[in-house]
Amino acid sequence: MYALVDGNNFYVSCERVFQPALNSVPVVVLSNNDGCAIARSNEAKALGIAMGAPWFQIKHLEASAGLVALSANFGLYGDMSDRMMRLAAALGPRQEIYSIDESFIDLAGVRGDLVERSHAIRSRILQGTGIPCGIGIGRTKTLAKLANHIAKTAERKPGSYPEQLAQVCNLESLSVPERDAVFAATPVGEVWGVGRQISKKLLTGGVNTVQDLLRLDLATVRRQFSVVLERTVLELRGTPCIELEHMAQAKKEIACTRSFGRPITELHHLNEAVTEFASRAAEKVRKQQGMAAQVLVYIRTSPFRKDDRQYSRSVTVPLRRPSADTAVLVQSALRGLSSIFVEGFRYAKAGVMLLDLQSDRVQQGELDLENDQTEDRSRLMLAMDTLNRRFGKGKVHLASAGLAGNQRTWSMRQERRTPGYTTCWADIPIARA
DNA sequence: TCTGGGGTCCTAGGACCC
DNA sequence: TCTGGGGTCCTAGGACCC
Repeated sequence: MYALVDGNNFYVSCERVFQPALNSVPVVVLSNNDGCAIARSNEAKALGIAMGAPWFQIKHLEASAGLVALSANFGLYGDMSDRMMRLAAALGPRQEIYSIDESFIDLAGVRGDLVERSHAIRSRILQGTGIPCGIGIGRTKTLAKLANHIAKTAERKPGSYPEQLAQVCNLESLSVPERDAVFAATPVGEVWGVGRQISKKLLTGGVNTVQDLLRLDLATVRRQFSVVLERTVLELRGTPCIELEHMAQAKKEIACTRSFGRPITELHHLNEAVTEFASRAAEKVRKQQGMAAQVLVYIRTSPFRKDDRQYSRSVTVPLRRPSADTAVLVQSALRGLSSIFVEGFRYAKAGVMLLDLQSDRVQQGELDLENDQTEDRSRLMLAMDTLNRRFGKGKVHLASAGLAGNQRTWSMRQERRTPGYTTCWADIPIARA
């Protein structure tokens, strides 16, 4: 048995903790560059704002419907997430942190009434962090996800499901007819693993609800779709195919990509951006004690600007040997960039990815033919990471990264950023009696 | 004027091998 | 007219997730 604990409208809820005036007001949190809505309060959803809606298309709701939009404050959300996860972990013996606002809990061996216990944990999270969450319980991770969806929908849209399923939904505690009714009332697209494309194909074949999907023949599913969907169907029937990942796995690739605040035409600006992205990625790979054997760099124009001539290229640069050294990774990325850069385009986005990652503890032995300084270099990187952690991101960087943040022409827009309430001493709220 | 960022897994097809 | 069979490895692209 698994539970899925998931924060409601997570980013919006984080902001509301520190700005209670936002409660019961339609609120969205915008992606980097203030580009599109990546979190919506229930009131914002009720206004018909879709996930990922471009800000410039919904901006008019500010004046007409009192919509409040905030720039994403990921530092705050990460910290709130840690607090929520620690409280959620008390629900069972093992926890898998699946995303910033979701964790699976293995309920094996947990005694007593699971629904009651879940409500208690839910209250503790609400009290301790201010974040409301939903809890779904099922025999497999897919069923727990589905139960979570039902718990949240039952709360948000009264009448959609039986009232007692709101906030906490345990599918195992339902009778067979009750469960069938719930499955028949749930669109197939809500299932974990069924996205837009598969959903479309299923609907064409007359498979509309979870109940329909569950009854499909396994071999047919495999033939017409894939083993992935076959597993999903099995999971819906109660056969576990996806295990809980208790230990966080090392990443297999690490990316740092950004859209620019305005189009870039000049190579030296791209050089700055790519230096910055490769440096960030290098930090991340060192943090997981890894090294990369290949560096991928890409640049592209904006596909949304139909009138612009389009260009999109990427190149993978193999390293002579795996490295986590900022200078090595930046140099490779810049070399790649110069090989794909073409003059005359309005570039909207660039990115660096580190591929073929491996542990830095397994080093390929090698004859020291070129005055090996690996030891010194990794001490230098350690010093750089320590300084940047202590004094702020990017305080120590390579010269090719260019000017300090706010002087760059390509920096992303973030016009509605809230303070670092829990992560920055200067921003800590003051309580008054 | 303005459309995010960071991941994973699977599959198909090509290169290459015997 | 007819042109093997079976395997591995790699890559690109597509689908999904949040």
